[in-house]
Amino acid sequence: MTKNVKVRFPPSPTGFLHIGGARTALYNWLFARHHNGKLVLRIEDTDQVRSTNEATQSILESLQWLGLDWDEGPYYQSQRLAIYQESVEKLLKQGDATYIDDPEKGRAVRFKVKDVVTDIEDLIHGKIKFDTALIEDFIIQKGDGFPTYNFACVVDDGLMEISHIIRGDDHISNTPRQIALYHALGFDLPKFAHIPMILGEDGTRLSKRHGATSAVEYREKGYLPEAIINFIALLGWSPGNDQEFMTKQEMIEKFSLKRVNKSSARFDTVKLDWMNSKYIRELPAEKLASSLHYFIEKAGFDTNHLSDAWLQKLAELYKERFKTLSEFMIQTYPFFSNEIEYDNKAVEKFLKKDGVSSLISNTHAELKELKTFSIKEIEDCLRKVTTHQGIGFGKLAQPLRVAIVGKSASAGIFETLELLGKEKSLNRLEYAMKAFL
RNA sequence: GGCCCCAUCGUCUAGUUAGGCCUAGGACACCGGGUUUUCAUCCCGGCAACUGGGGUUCAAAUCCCCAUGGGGUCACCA
Repeated sequence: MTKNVKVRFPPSPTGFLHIGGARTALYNWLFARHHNGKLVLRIEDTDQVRSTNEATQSILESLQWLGLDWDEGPYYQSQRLAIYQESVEKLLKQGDATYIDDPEKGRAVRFKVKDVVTDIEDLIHGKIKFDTALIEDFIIQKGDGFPTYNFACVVDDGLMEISHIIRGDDHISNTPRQIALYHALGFDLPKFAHIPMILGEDGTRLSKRHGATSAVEYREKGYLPEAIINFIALLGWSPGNDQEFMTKQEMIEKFSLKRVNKSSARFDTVKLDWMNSKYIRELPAEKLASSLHYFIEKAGFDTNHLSDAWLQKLAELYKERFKTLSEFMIQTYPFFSNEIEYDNKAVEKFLKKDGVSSLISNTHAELKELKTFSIKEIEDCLRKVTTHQGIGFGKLAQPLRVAIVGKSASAGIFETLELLGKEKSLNRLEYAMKAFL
């Protein structure tokens, strides 16, 4: 075990935290927690044009939502200019860097690559060879006085005594340049671990055209943070057995860079949906109901006068039928709205049939007599009707279902009626009789 | 294009470090069947992969080389 493990997650605030960044953050977090080390959060906002405060806030929020906390920071590179300046001067003095002037971009500083960089020993890839003759001199301080990525990154990692750099393997090609800087600046080399990238479903680099790619989008769609974490953890890492569901604690215990894959993975939404649905089903009724509030309001319904008990019952009743929280609203819309839409096919198939008219009006009359409108009474009542008519239960359940929720699929009919309540149920039946029978 | 990384079912992966226990295991998806008042859940069963070619070896998914394919990177972006 390495002593004094210290890692960092350094997002650049030019957009939302995307799924690849989230996983990088997760692996760093897992590694730090596993080794009882520290995780530093550093905002790399050295691009004055593209960095925004909204992006920073959004990234911080996403990390919190995912439950990834940090021990130091957030540090902002834009507030550490004097520190980089010091290193620039050191390199200038050493003759490792020179000024270059550009009439338009101003005065910049360029690092002279003379160091003979040896192969890097990557914790995931093993030896990676570079032809150092191919590495060209590069800018370390821009005309606006801000450091460039490669430079600020090395200065910070060196000063902050980062022990392991765990980042996407799209950074492999930056590594020899950074190593040259470590040498010139006199810092000890950290260990590198380049993790594979997450590709879109089509195998190309993740981008906007792949639909949802940011953490906030997944939250908006109703994915649970635990499901996202579990799912992305498995994109490039596995505990070594067939276990797929893990709590964060289990992941911390089992996480090891040795078990991180070298090859990139595709993001499979279908499997994420499945995993999310599993997590939803395991959520305690109370938590599920409270998570639902946001989505209920978003759908335009007031949650202030909503009964907790009622919502919990509804959530329990439907929890194994939806894969995301937003999908819950689609399915349970008839329970919230006074106006419902009727599916034409369902109406044709189950309502507009011989005998259904009298069946429904009979049922309506029987239900109206019920003093207690709860599952048991409703079931007894409906069973009585079908027995009396000498028909199978399905012959009543389906037309009834369509009449009260507008479609041929719903949770159990007794529960549905109970949760809808006597008044609404009877109203729906009356409406259906008038409109279709 | 130069340089770099990678390569097991459609997808995520186990197996590769220490070659034999692999007629390659699990999961998602898909296809059948069962349960059920519908849908979903759930249960049972099935389909499906070591990219190709050379080596090394008694033995290769596992080691080596080449080819092919995919990805990354070549900024005063990060």
